Amino acid sequence: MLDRVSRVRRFNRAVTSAVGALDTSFLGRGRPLGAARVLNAIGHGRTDVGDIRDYLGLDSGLMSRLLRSLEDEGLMETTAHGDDARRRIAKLTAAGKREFNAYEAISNRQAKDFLAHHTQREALLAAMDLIASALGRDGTALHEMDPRSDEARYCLGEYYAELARRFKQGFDVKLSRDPDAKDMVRPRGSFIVAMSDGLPIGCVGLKGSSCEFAEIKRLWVAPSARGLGLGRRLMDAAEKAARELGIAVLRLDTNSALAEAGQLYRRSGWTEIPRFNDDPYPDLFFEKRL
Amino acid sequence: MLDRVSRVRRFNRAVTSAVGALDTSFLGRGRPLGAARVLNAIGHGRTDVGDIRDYLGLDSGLMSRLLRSLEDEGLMETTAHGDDARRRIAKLTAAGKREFNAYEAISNRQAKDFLAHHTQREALLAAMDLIASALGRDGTALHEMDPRSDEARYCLGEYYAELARRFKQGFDVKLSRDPDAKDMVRPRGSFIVAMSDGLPIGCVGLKGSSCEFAEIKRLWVAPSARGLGLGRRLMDAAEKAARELGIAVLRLDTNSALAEAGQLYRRSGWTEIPRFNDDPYPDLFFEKRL
DNA sequence: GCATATATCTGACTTTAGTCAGATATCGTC
DNA sequence: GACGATATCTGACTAAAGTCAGATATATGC
Repeated sequence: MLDRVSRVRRFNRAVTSAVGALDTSFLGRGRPLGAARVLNAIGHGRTDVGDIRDYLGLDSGLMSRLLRSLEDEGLMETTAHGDDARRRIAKLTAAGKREFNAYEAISNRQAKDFLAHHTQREALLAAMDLIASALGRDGTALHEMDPRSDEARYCLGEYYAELARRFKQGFDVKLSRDPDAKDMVRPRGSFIVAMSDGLPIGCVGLKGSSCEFAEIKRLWVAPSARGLGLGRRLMDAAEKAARELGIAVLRLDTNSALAEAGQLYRRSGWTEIPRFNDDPYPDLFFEKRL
Repeated sequence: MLDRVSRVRRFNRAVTSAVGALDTSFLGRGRPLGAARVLNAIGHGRTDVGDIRDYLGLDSGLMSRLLRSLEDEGLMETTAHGDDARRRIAKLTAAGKREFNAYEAISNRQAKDFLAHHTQREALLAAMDLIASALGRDGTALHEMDPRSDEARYCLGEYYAELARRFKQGFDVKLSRDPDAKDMVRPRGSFIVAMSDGLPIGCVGLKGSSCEFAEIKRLWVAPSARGLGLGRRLMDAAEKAARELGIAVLRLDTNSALAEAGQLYRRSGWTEIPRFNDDPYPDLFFEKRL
């Protein structure tokens, strides 16, 4: 009925008016939106004044005045940065924290009300994740993390669940060659998580070993973040880490049921090689010389 | 990893910054956003000044000044309303139409660029439809339409396609008792389409007949609009139309594969009755006395 | 015809956001 | 310690949005 462009524009219209309502709800506490945004940025852990300025895209003059108005209200204080006295650190006072919590409560209530009005909650949330990841693509950052961190374990859990869904015979980690966490931490290897505004949406592991090659393991991209080129970015980051660690040969194993993965490897300079391990799950093996 | 409320808020953040970018793109034509919004509202067919004011949520003084500024630019003219000379009708001049088209081109280009940057297009569009329908629920309007209109035929096509997917034996309209369009037009019956900002997202038919009962047919709600209570609204509208037409007994047939539909009927006062026709597809039959 | 309601317009005003030039203090480096 | 770079602040300004009290013209009901 509607062509694609019209559908995107219908979405834009729906969301524009919703965002307008969201903004005006923040006006209920008798403070202009600019000041409220600064207060919230500080409350969410941004303390460096320059960082807040960049994040909110404010002019330095305007920023300074907004900080002054929050200080006059007794909601925050600034102190000099320990290492560099030119930089200022913003910190909420007790009153500021109360006020920040009030804004948080408004946001949480709105989100809750929105969900409460719909019975199709999981579908709606999945759609929201998908769009948030697509819109936030430029903001997706890759972080080297410990594979035992909460973020990494969340990714691995999702990864195993997906393998279990996609392999005809299911998937049981215990039967697979599960890499030791230490092999995926520097200086032996690395583990990289893609974070999109607080949500982990992808990961990859670089497993160092005592033999002549290292392995790429656990490449996963959240369903809500596919089609954004994130798999390629993760692989590039893993290769970069491998080069930094002086690794010359990379190998990986995968399964032909994961067609996108195979395509990605072939398109980015990997060549198929014969089986090099006895893991029961993979049926495709690749190598890349750096 | 993130709880539901946090996921909704992540979506809100992603979308807020995207909408900001969308707004600033409209500034490129040297006109403040307010004036551009009014120009676009007129271009999209809103001619009544009061209507535009309500739609954009503007103060009457501000609205008046924005109209004046567009008039000074030679982009529009106002005339008195035929029936009520207090009301004013806004109309774009040739120059105004050109300017409106330029804004349309900006919006279309942005939508196209957005799609071009993603390979997962259908998933993304489905997510956008879902969210636009959810956000636009209050704006969803039910319209009585001819079952042969484009909107109705689109809905029926989607409905048949869904039956074909959900019935084990598939679905072929020709084998089913396809109601005559004339039986679903006043004064015999009615056909109602739910429109959400230009997109048909649901329908229901009321089929009058010469026997002692009328039938509810073709109740359909787009997958992107489920969980919003739209099925209930459509059924209520169909019952209202039936009462207006002096119909006392309603019947319908359905299939137990369509569990949501059966639930809806049971919860809204319908009682199961024995088979009353020889259509091969249904296996559940209901009646409701008005 | 007259009072009252309604739709729009005008003028005077405020608030918010944003811009820009320059002041002030501090940092890093030679 | 001088010098240029950097981070923040201050003052002076503008543009845009929004508010509010009337003015004007027209409609509606008695």
